[in-house]
Amino acid sequence: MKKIAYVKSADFPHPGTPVRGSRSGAPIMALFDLLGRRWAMGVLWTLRENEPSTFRQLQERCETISPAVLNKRLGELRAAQFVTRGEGGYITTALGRELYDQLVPLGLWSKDWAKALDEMSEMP
Amino acid sequence: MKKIAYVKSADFPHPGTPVRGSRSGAPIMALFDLLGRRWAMGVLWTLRENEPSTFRQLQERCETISPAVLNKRLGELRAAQFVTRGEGGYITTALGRELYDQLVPLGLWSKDWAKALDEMSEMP
DNA sequence: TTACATGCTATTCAATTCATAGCATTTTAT
DNA sequence: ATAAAATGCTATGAATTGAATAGCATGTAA
Repeated sequence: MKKIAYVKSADFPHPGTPVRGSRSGAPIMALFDLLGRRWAMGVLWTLRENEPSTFRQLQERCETISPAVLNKRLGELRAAQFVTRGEGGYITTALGRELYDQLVPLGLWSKDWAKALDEMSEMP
Repeated sequence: MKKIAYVKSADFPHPGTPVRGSRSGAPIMALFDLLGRRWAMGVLWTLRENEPSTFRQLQERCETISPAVLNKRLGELRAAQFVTRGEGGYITTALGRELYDQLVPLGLWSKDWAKALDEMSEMP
């Protein structure tokens, strides 16, 4: 019997089951678990800004990521339905783009944060 | 000579210096580095919803976090100016509340994500 | 002065990530 | 057809990070 491609993998943090950092499986905690892994947000961000990307292109664009970790993150992001494969390499799914859209304001705000830290460090 | 309290620590990812996952030090990458550590977002989230919290209260509310990690995350969040100490324990700063506010939509959206995954898993 | 709460640190062990090499398969060039 | 290059990884070992648990130093209250 063949595996069906769209079943949820038990191997990535997903809502409804206990995840690292929460026994409740609350969606936000599952999301925090998934995104709170090194490079998870960075990969999604980088991919969305360079779609499609092959594995090696992503690797280069992420500068320092190791192929083992990239492969693992891609697997998790695919299991979570944020990333899939398409023509010319990896691409984001509709869900992945929604998530990215949630991160964009964070990207803008991070500049304010940088400014605030900077001003603070200049204090006499 | 005494250390001044508000100087940036070199020991946490901050904009303008290379961080894990990016040599550029782009603010968003520094933020991703900081938040992409186990429990970082969870601690901020939990604290914001239970202000103020003592160390032990936070520990309980986070359910599974170990004191060493909580202490480390608190140190980073404080260095990043997201958390500070106040009457009755740890509290968020104005910056920390801004960041939390950026995460709130993510929390709402995570429910849609959960629903989408769920529907997908019910497919024939 | 004993008891308890608080904010950690110490220690040991497990899991994760880094850095690098390299392999199997497909595509491209000659 | 063959060789070279690109692609998508896997393997390995070292370094870093996190989990689990114990316990200590300080402060407060009884």
